[in-house]
Amino acid sequence: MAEKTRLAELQLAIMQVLWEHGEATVAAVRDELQPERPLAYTTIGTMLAKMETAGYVTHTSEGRVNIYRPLLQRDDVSRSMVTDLADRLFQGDITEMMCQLLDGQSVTRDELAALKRLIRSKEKELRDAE
Amino acid sequence: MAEKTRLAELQLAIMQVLWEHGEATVAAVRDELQPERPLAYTTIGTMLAKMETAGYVTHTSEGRVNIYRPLLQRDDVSRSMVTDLADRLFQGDITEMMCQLLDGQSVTRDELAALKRLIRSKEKELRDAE
DNA sequence: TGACAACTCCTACCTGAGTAGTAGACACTC
DNA sequence: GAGTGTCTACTACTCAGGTAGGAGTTGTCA
Repeated sequence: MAEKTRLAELQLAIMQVLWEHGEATVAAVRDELQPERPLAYTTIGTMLAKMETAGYVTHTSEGRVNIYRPLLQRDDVSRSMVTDLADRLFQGDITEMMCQLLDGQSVTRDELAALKRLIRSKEKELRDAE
Repeated sequence: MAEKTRLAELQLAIMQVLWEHGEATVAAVRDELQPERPLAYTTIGTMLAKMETAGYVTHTSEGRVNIYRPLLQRDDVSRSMVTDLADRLFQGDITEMMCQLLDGQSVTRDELAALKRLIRSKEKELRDAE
């Protein structure tokens, strides 16, 4: 079931770290976020606790240190957030959304090539499906 | 200047109505949102007032009725929200984002065709630009 | 063995989004 | 002209996200 998990700014940043490393302590998350977001140690800790309550992460205690692990799948989250935005912005019209993406910034030749490949494989998928 | 205007749920819904009609009264917005979101008259009014403070909309008084008009451009908002999400989710890698979009739901043959056309025109743009 | 650093846990506060009630101003109608 | 409905303006409240301080615990090391 396509449950809509829409993560907030900081929560997403924290999840990225967790996805990247598989697991992390508060200190590790803080270090990873460091140059961009100079946050207090306790801020990360509080946020992680809230996220645990929300069911986004879980933790085990290793000695007196908490080790956090993600409970959400990276793919699920990004898919859900992307389609959610497409729904709200373009009533689900993904072509419109792509348009916006391509217009948004300068696209490189390589990116366009990658996209063509992507579309071709999708077409094949469609053909094979029937 | 790519100012990031990230509209919240209800605000976006209200803006959609305003963009659709060019302008609208509180009652009109409420009616438009009606089946989906059964909100009190005052809720819409309050929200519009807040959005006016934030500079998203403006209003003129027609008799004793307020008529609201959008100050933000639909394209600007969607572009900014889409690229913002791409940044936060995929570090700006739009190919990744497209992947997610295409995987997210079943894509029709027509949509794929439209996308190919879109890419082709982008390629042409690139060629012409140099 | 006492100071210090690293941790967790609890509490608190601010802000913005969302929701709606109440009061007061009009206008219409019977 | 009293009742009814519509509308704005003001106020208030809840909830989530974000931010951090302080208390208390414990491992380390000079």
